[in-house]
Amino acid sequence: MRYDKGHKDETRRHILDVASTQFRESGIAAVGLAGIMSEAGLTNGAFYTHFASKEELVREVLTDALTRREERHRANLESGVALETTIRDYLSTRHRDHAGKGCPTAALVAEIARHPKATRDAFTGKVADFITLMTEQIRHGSAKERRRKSIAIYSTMVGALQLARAVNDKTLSDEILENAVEAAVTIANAR
Amino acid sequence: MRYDKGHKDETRRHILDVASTQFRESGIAAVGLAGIMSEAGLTNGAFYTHFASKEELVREVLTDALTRREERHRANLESGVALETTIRDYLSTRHRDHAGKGCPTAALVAEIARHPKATRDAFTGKVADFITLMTEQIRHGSAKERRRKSIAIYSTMVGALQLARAVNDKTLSDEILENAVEAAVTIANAR
DNA sequence: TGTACATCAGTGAACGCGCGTTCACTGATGTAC
DNA sequence: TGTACATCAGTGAACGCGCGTTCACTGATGTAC
Repeated sequence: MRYDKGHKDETRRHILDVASTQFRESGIAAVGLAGIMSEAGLTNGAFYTHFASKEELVREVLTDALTRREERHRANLESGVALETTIRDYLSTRHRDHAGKGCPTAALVAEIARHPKATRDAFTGKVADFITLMTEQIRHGSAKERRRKSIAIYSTMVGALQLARAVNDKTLSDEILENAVEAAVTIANAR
Repeated sequence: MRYDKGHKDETRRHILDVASTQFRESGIAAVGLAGIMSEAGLTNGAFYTHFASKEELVREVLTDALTRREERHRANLESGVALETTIRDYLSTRHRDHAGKGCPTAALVAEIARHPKATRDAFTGKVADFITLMTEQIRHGSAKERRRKSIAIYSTMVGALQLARAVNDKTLSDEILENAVEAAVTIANAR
């Protein structure tokens, strides 16, 4: 068969989405291309008409997923959503229990640290953007102080979400989320 | 040859140490048993005279590495080392640049979240211990407030160390560490 | 209008490779008689 | 004292398997003449 105009772009987009979810759920190393392609409804070989290698897919998935989160965050900022709301959404049981659709940083940061330069470069740019964006959402303090708060809040969110996911005890997991929310919100609102 | 009494225990200990370093450096999924055994100076097959499976090794490595860190932490507490010193050591460039000998939580937390129950159980117990230990090092506030601070500091340390490792820009990486230190120390000392 | 060829997203079998795991074997020493 | 057997940490080749990647091929449509 011959395909519609734009069909290839749609397929590529679909592979990206499937891979993005699987990577965040299971980790990059644990996910195989065959599993991604079969869930995308395609066969093995078609992968290489869209991507040059698994590593290129990883880079594109990261850039894409982080860009989407950044855009959402920017939209929140522009429509006046408080940083407190962002923190509460991030450190929610819902986010903890749905890693596949959640923050790529929390799911993959340790693995990214071990990937090639090009992949880490893409990630680094997005982290810098996030910190800058969050700095703009902080109301009190000098520019330097606001940036410090932004970094502290971001670190707390990423660390707490991962701990809450790894811990095998619902009470402790919930407690980690709740206490991290309070600490992060306190930093966000401190004068 | 016949081996000395205690020889087998030493060998087992050696395999654990090699695996522990490799896991923290490269991640659990990315490390193979053949690589561990050859670096330990043994051949493939000897692995199964010491461990029943890779997963059992993972569990033992985690328990062992976390217990060692816990003991060090407890010794610091008993000899009156301030929490501030622990925070500064944890969020140091030295710790960032030597993951193989560093905190297993920061290196492996996301991967642990995807491992079987027995492995997660072992991890959960240690996290609970850590939080309790750190709570004892905090001077001001009610028991509840001190526990909240402990969780916030722990989350910040784990998140910031991982971000500092993943980011591919020395300036940003150093900045993350420095700002996270200041935020964590502020929480530790807050009244 | 009909025919020959080009295009190209996708197929599916095969490649070499390293994985975790198994197992028959080794060989130095200890023990029994 | 000498001999036969037991012990056991470790060897090293082999197992099946799934990995990332390659490639000859398909088949529906577009284009050229």
